[in-house]
Amino acid sequence: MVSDTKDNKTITIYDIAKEAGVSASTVSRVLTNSANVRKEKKERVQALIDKYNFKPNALAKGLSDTKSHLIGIVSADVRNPFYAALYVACENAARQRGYNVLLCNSLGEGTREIEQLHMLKQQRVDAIIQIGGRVDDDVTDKTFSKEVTDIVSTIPMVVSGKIEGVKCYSVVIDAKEASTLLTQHLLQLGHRKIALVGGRLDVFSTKIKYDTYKEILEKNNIEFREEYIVNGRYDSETGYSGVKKLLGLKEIPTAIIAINDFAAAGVVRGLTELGFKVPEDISVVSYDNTYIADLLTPKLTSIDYDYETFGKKLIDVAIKAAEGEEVSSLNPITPHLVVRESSAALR
Amino acid sequence: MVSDTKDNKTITIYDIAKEAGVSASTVSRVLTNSANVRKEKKERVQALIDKYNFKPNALAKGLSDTKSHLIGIVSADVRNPFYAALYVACENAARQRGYNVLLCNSLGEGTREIEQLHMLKQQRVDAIIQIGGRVDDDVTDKTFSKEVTDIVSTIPMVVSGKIEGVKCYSVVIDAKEASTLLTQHLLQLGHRKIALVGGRLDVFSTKIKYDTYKEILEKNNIEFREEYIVNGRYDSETGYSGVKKLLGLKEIPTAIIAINDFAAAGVVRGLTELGFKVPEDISVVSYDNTYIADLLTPKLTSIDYDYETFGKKLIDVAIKAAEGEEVSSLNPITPHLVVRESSAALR
DNA sequence: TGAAATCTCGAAACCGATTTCAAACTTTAT
DNA sequence: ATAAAGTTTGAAATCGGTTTCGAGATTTCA
Repeated sequence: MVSDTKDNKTITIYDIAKEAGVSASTVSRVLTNSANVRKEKKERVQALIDKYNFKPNALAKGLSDTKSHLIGIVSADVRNPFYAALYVACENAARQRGYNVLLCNSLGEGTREIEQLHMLKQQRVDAIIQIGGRVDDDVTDKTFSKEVTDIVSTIPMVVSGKIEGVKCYSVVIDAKEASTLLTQHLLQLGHRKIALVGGRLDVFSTKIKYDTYKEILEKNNIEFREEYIVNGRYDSETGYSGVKKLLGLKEIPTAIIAINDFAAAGVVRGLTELGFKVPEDISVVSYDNTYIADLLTPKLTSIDYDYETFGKKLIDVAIKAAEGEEVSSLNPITPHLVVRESSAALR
Repeated sequence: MVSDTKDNKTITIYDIAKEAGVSASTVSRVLTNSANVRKEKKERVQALIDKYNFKPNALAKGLSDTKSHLIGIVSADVRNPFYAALYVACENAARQRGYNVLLCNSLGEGTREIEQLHMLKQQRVDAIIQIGGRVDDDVTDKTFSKEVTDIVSTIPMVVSGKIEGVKCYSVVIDAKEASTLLTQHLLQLGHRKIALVGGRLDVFSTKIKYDTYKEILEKNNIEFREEYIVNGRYDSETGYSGVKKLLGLKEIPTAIIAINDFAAAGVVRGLTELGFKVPEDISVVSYDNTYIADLLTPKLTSIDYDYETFGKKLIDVAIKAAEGEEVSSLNPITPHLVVRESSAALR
């Protein structure tokens, strides 16, 4: 019979101790396997632990050893499948190492993020992982970095990217390689008129993608055209309005690189509406390879990151930092090209 | 200058007390506003709290008042936008009421869910919300309900749906109304050959949707055709293979109700591949109105639930139960029809 | 003005674990 | 047999808050 209660009240280490005829210290020792306990007693205690399916109060444990065994994750928005994938990978990795995860969604708002960081501090999380920073300008960079610096002085923080003016652990995607894969893929298919849709240049990784694209064009003696760059947000609306703008040009592009699958969805929608077929008329590729890439018609050619590895690395750094271990140098996450239906050779 | 540390060590209520020249009890009283404190002292203490941006240790507080101010959420998979939307709504509602949220993804596996429930118990969460139950048969119903009953005897649990053999609070969607909205919508557009794709009849809400559909057909003297029902999972693959089956029939349907937006995406893909246009040739509608509905081309007509209200209700019940308040009778969540591009009048 | 009622506030106990310390008990070596 | 060394164990302190209790200060009212 599985039961963790006796007289309908949560049992403690003292209840176990009493029933086993030993002291609480001994029960604790059995629980944590931290010191020798005579075999006979050990078995007696263990039997009771099993009998009641006893699990020590995490609050008391945390208070005692000043560790919560909780890792805080501040994500921009788990409703975004990119963050969701990364979050789940982190959760899995954390759980495997005996940690739990406290998730907060900042929705890109700086004030909200600061609030949540304070909350995580109050919860005494052992480390914080930030995936996807703020995009709102509701707080100045200076205020923000000051607040975050303050938090970081107490709790180790690892970021998937960078925070301006704050030094903390950072695990990044190799954006240069990602951009190279996509651009080269299109070049190999014969495309020369390649447009970029979505993303802000003040976002670190976006800037790298943009620079790399430009660099590769130059290397291949292809003219860079300012009008093929349509910056914006990271949503489908940006893709939609962006592609409409591109199709108004004298020389319309034959391929489009969207900043993520959302933007790509908007691009596909815009093209379809105007009677263009993907990929027959125009190829569309994107970053992130979320499940959206697989859901759209045609399925999207996209850049994948192996989210499990990504999450594991974030958690690994976070736990190492939390436990005061040395954190070895951090290699960036390697992107992979997944070719599907949305890209084809130029006709 | 924002700073919560002094001598690089986390400060406590005692540090504040010492510096203010009062006892820890007084600081606590100011902190919780639980008793009178002479104005002069109160201000002195408050000034220090502000100065250091002091936040009381949640572990200590939780241990002391035997409440963690944490609500555990067991979700099937936040990567599914339906659960993600509901989760974010819950998080918002919880935060607004001073609670934090501990998220677990069961991935539909019973063993994993049981494990996570135990973990949540160990964390001493004040209540548990389950959104999206298990679909794997890795644990028998009997074992599962026994384990869950055991947990529920200690921690109040609210479920968005039902758990067989376990009595706990339950907030459900009005599936009958949802099915009615969709079926009537198609009937009004002139459709008489309506197919159902995806979903398992042993899932409570799916069964209701199925029954309601049948009922409405009967009421309208429309022949019910077994071959128009293609059960399966809740993913796009099911939609894809389902629609292929339907298109092999002598009399192909003119409208398809997908069990969710994923299945609908698969249906649209299948139709497009075979040269059918949506909605010109065949209308496609679905349940859940996740952002996928807005992303596909054409945009999907779908059933929305007002996730904010849904989440708020779940949290409201959870907190009431946690605080020992009476939980009033629970009205089901009212669904709404959102008409977009994927449904059109029969030609 | 003095007794009664009300406020204010600190000491101490408590929540439930871990950990240090030293006493008591075993085992080993001479 | 006895000293030395090693093991096992419980009492007590600790983590950082909240809460009860009662003493002392203040206010109210006759």
